[in-house]
Amino acid sequence: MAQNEHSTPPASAAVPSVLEPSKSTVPSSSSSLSSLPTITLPPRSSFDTVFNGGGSGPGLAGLDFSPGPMTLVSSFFSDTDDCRSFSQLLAGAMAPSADIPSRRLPRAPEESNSRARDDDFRFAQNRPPGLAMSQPPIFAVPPGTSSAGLLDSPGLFSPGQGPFGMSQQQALAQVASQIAQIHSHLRTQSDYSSSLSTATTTSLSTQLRPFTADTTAHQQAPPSIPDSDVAVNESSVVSQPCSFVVDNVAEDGYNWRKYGQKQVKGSEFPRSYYKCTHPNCPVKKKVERSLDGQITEIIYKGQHNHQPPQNNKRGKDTGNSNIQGNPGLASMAAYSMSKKDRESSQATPEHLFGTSDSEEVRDAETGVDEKDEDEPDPKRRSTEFKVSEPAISHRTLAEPRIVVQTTSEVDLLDDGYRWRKYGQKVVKGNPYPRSYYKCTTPGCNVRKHVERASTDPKAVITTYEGKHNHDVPIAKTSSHNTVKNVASQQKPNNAVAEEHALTNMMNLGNNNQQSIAHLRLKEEQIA
DNA sequence: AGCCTTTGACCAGCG
DNA sequence: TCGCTGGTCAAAGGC
Repeated sequence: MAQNEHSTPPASAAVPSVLEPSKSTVPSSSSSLSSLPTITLPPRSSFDTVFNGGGSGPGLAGLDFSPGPMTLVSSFFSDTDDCRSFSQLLAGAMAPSADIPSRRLPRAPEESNSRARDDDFRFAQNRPPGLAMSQPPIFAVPPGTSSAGLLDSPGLFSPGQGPFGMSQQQALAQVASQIAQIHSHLRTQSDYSSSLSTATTTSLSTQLRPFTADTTAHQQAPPSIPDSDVAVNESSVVSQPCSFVVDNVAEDGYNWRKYGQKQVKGSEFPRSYYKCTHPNCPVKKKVERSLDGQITEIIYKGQHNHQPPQNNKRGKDTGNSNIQGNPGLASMAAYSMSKKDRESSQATPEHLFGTSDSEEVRDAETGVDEKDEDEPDPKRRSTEFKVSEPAISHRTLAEPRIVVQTTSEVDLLDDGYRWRKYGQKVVKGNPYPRSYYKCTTPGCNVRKHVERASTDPKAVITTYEGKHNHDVPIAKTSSHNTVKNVASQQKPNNAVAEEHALTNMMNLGNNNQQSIAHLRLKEEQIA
């Protein structure tokens, strides 16, 4: 792809050193939960979007999303001034806000180990009330998969081992390993067949590489799985506030030719249009990149009708200027990908977890073409909602936050801000669609998605991503939700982090009803 | 020479 | 029909 696409400015070239609190991943899928593996990881911005289906992360009711391993990496090495180890992330997701280190610098392994144990300890000691240790582990093991198998691996969750005592890279490798194992498990999932976007595959296959390789060194190698063996919903949305990932996303194994660029309304960044250079390959992608070179969004359209070029010379120069700035990452990225690797990489987490969150797919699936209650944007609807092909979207959201709330009202939009509905999706197992909204204020990237519990339509979960960079445009006082929402968005990071953590934990069980119950509990706690 | 990016112009959909 | 908008084309230039 574009040379420019890879010539990341120095600012972003360096591997981000921080992790913003990530919104939780809310793997959910009522019915599909039983068949789809889910990984739930800590706080957002990184993690959450990763699993979350990105900007429009799923709620509790059944979204199958899937993070790319490298997306995970990105999350770990996220972009702000907040750098945490994987263990910290995990701990952060578990520990109450007071114990969540807000800003940390990378630690030496020894220190990390020590601190990690600390975090682990805190997790045990300070887990949110009401959350019993019987809660499923952060990594929800797919049915049929031996949880012991996962947990026995060099310690994802074992005190003194795993992320809590591992280096960041090791921890990441472990994550990849888990994914690989889950992936392996998926091969046996019968209902896991089908229409997976190759684009989806490829975009994350690149991300998976380092992990796959590293993982195999530690554990079992992920089996090579043909596209048909694993499937996901047609798309996914993955947020990645990390230029490291960003560049890897850009270098997704295929060659791209930029054929246009536009400043689109509602986006503060220009959008570039790329076509796969392979003859007759219909795949296109749209990339939005911020001024500092970071990709804020990538949307794939179509399916590659070919394998990724084996000798992608572009891969060399495109490769990861960001990674070069970090020996560790560089080594991770140094793994070459054999054909087999590439093929197996098709079983990216996208496949594994079956995300489905792109706006295109969302609409395609629902067949709904609803107008925005607040500010219709016909064009976007026409351009993004009429796509029937798979797509992936990667988004980076600044200062992402998640606010979980429940309400007995249907007035989901009454939070004072103006929202444009850009998608809706009906999730398997949940008769009620979940809706996706984006703040209509120019330059404001805040999104929220609203989901109703399949078991109780009055139970609504509103998840916010990002932070409004403007005042509330509409003074509404009618709903307690408004107050709650605004208040929640103004909460200090710790509180948000706590919510992240709680949300993560709440979703561990992959049980919508249970999750809702937890949400309510959280609401009380917040109140 | 080939492939790429850049960028202004053009096209199509929608209200 | 007009204006707005997103998507695409294609000429020019660079590597």
